[in-house]
Amino acid sequence: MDKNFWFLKNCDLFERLSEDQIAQVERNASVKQFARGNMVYLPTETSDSVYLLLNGRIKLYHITGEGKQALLALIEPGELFGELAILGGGEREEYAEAMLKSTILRIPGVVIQDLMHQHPEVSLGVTKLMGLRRQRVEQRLKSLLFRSNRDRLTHLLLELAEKYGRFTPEGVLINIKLSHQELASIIGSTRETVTVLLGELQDERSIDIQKRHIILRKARYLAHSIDFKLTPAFQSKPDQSGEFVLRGAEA
Amino acid sequence: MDKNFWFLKNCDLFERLSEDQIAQVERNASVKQFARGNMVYLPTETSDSVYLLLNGRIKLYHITGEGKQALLALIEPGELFGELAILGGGEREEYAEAMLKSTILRIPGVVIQDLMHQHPEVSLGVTKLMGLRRQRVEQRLKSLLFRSNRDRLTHLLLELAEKYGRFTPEGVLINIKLSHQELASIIGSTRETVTVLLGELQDERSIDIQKRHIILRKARYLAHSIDFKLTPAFQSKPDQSGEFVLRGAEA
DNA sequence: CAGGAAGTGTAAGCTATCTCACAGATCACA
DNA sequence: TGTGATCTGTGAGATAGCTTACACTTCCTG
Repeated sequence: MDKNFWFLKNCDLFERLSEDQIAQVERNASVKQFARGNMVYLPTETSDSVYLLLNGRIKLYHITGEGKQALLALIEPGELFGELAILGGGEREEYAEAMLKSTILRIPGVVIQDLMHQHPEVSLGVTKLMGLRRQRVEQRLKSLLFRSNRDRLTHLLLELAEKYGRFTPEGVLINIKLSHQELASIIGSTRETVTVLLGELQDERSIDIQKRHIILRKARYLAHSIDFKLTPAFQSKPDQSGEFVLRGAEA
Repeated sequence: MDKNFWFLKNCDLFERLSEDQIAQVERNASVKQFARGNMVYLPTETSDSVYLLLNGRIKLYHITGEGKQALLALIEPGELFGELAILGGGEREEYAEAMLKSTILRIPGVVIQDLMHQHPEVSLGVTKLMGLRRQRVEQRLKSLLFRSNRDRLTHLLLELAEKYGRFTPEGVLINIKLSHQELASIIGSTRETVTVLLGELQDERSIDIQKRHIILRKARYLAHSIDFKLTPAFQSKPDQSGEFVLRGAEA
């Protein structure tokens, strides 16, 4: 039981809980393993529990009428997903699939609800979580409306850089491998178009691709070109301390 | 002071508060008037208070790099907006403009935060609000990715029908006037394209336009054509009780 | 109730992007 | 370490939707 203990303490939402409360969560939660490619949940399933990703990587996506995959979010260790279950009652609205071998903590929604009643901090935490995610989705919406595929792709690369970026001498390395198909499914475009656009960006020396890893050579220039507000961390010179990690990430 | 009293009781979020708590909100809130076309807030303003629309109509929008307006939401009386201020600290991320002469209650974010601490119900309510809005935005995101302008427009008309629709003998009347330009700015298209598409839908007898009001003649058919889940209310025969209002709405 | 402002209808190019098709590169697992 | 599966690169042709341009209609306000 104590095995997950530190994971709960590690997650923003739970870190302030008392021992008792953590125990309460643990008692009701269960750990599960998923192999690469396995589904954690499907739409139409009733949504009664929340998941905390312990390790691995999960993708949330939607399938359109014509069978195309629309990627909604990538979940990294320590992140919560399926959290709409806290609101109770609905059905899941998307597919959750393990992109890597993943370990997941499943927490019944009611446990969180109880906690929220007992502990206002948790309530605030959940509200904040919902708010931030909403903000992110809204951001993405704006980045899609009226923008060319090129601009959407640029926007996406910058977002990825904020989540997965590491500074290197040549620029910001995006430390996650995504296929052109996956990139396309995030910006609502096609694989071929993404291939071409990445080629263009590379020709223009804005990015560099090595062993399927993308490096942004001119992050600030790209950000400027689409009016993207870079996080303060990016404002520093890109090549100062050799390799500075923006957020935890692994290939 | 008692003038707004019933408005607070009317709003989902506040209806369960005690007299004391309502008084606490009232003491700190202030009422403001805005003429049609006036701005309630702008991006870059610091976001320290939440607004409750008492009457009128507000639109929230974003301006893209090329100066196009991207409409994010329409706010109706009784709805809260600018609620990200509850999370504290950020800047507003969009424009809020009165579409009609509007009366607004301005509530400092800290007041809500205090309430959330005192009253778990409020916390849950706020969380639910955030969650629902997030769900709506996500819904919209899906409706944009990979879909033709025609399908996006159809999707939009159905959404509007759910919010502003009234059943009439001829079909579901969308009881709000929006210009083609405004419709376009919601689905990320152009005025001309919307004009043409509405014409097509009309030729196909799927919709009917009278005095700039849109009537969906085949709501279920349209919904089916784009795989849209209609709310249960729509499942009933459209022409039963003459005129049944789905939600409160005014032209 | 007049006159300007705002909204609508229509059409001719133009261009970004999608589709389809195929070849070569690279990966992942046996 | 081979080999089927997945990913990448590239091009030709089709097309949805944007741009531009203009005439007509309806609304709003003084």
